[in-house]
Amino acid sequence: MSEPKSDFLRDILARGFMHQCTDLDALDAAAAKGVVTAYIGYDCTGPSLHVGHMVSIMMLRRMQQTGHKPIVLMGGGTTKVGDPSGKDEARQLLSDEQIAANMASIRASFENYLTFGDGPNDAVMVNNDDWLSTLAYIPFLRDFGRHFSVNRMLSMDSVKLRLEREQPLSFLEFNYMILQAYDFVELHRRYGCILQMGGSDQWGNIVNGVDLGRRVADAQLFGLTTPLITTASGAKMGKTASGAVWLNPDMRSPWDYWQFWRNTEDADVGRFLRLFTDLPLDEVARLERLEGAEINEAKKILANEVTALCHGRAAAQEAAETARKTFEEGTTGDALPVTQIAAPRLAEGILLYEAMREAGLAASNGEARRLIKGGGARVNDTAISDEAHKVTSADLGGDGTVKLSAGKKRHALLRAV
RNA sequence: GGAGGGAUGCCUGAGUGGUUAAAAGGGACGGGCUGUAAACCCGUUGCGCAAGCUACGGUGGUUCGAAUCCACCUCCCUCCA
Repeated sequence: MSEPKSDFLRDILARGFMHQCTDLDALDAAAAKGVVTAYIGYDCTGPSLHVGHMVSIMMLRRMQQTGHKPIVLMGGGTTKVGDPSGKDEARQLLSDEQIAANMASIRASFENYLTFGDGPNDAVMVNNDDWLSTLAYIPFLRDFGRHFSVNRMLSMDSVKLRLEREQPLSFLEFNYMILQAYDFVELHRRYGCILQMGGSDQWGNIVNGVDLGRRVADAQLFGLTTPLITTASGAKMGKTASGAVWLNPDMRSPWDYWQFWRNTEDADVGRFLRLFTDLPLDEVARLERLEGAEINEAKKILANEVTALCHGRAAAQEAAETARKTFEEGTTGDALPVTQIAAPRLAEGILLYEAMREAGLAASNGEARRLIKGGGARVNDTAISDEAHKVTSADLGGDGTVKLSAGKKRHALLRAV
C-alpha cells in the first residue's frame, strides 16, 4: 500500500507491529474514517501474562492512543477447550476455579497499559465464557457449524501439524477454532468490533472469524497479526534462567524486570524501543544510532520506560537507581531483594552457601557451593572461594544489611532482625 | 483385532548386566575478555557437610549386582486388517 492515511496504521507499521493483514487498505480507510473497535484474546492458562504477550498488549495501547477502542477478551470459555495451535499435545484441562483465579490475576496487568471505562475509545474487558458457556449445542451447530468445512479445518496449520506428526487431536480441541471464530462474530454483534489482532500463530483462527462474519453477519471484518519477536541471536524472547519474564510484580520483581530489559542485546535496542515503549520515533532513531558503550544509555532508557509502563514510574526509578548504585558505584540500592535473618543466627555465623540459598541466589546448597568454588560468590563485593566461609554480624554494613552476590548481576541483601 | 518398535537427566540423544550420577550436543549458570551487549575461550550443571540417598515410563521378579534381563501395566510410534 502507499502511505497509510490513518494514524493507527502509520504508527504500527513504523513501529514494526505488522506481520499480516487481511485487507490493509480497507482497514486503513476504516481507521481514517472513524473509531475502530478491535480485540485481542488472551488465554487464562497461567496466573500472569509474560513478556511474550507484550507485543499484543502494546498493540492495544497504540490503538487506544491513536483514537480507537480496544477490547481485551479474556478466554474464560475457550481456555476450557484449549488452543491446539503450536502445541504437540493437548494441554492439561484446568478447573473452572483455576481459570477464574488466573483471570483475576491477569486482569490487573492490563490496567497499566490501557484506560478502561465507558467512553468512546475507552478499553473494555470481556469474558467469552459469558456467551460460550450458554450455547445450545444443536442450534449452534445449525447456525454456525454449517459454515465450517471440515476439509478446510483439516488443512489449517494448527490441525495439520498435529495430524502430520500423528499426534492425537481431541474433538474438544478441534472445536477451538470454531469458538474463536464465533467470538469475533459475537464481539461484532455486541460492540461493533471489526478487527481481531493476535500473534502470527493466530492467523488461521483469525481468518476463520473474518470468514464467519462475512457469512453469518454479512460484515466486513479484519484480521491483523503481529510478528513473533525473537532476539537478535535467534532465541525466543522472554526466556531466562528463572523461566518466563512475568508481568505480575509478585512473580517477578520490578528490579528483575528492569534488569531483563537493561540486558537487551545491542542489535535489539531500536526494535524493542519501537515496540515496547511510547517514545517518539525520532527519539528512538537517535538512541539507536548510539554506538559502543554509549548504547548503554539507550538500554537504560528502554528499561526505564518499559518498567514504568508495567510497574509504575516510581518502581522504575527505584530499579534504575539501585542498578546505578550496584553496577556503577558498587554499593547497594533499595530495590535489591531482602531476606530476613534472625540476628542471633547471624551473630553465630551462617555458612555462606546456606545464606545464598536462603536469599534465593541458589536453588540448593550444592549449587551455592559450586558457585563459591567456581569463584562466582561475593560477600559485600569481596569474592569468597572458601566453601566453609561464614557470614557473621561483622559483615553487616552501616545500613544493617549484608550484600551477597552470585555472579556480577544477581544480588541480594540479608537483614538481621 | 494382529505383528513389530519405543519411553533415559531442563531439552535432543547415546548406552547396555558391574569401571554409569549415566557419552555427546544444546540450554542454563559461573569465570575470563568487554559496555550489566554480542561473539569467543575456560569451568560447572541430581540431593546431602558427610556417610550416603534418590534417578533411566509404572509395578513386581531374576541376580551378589539391573537404566541394561523377565512378567504385567500405562502411554506413544510403525506396518497389516
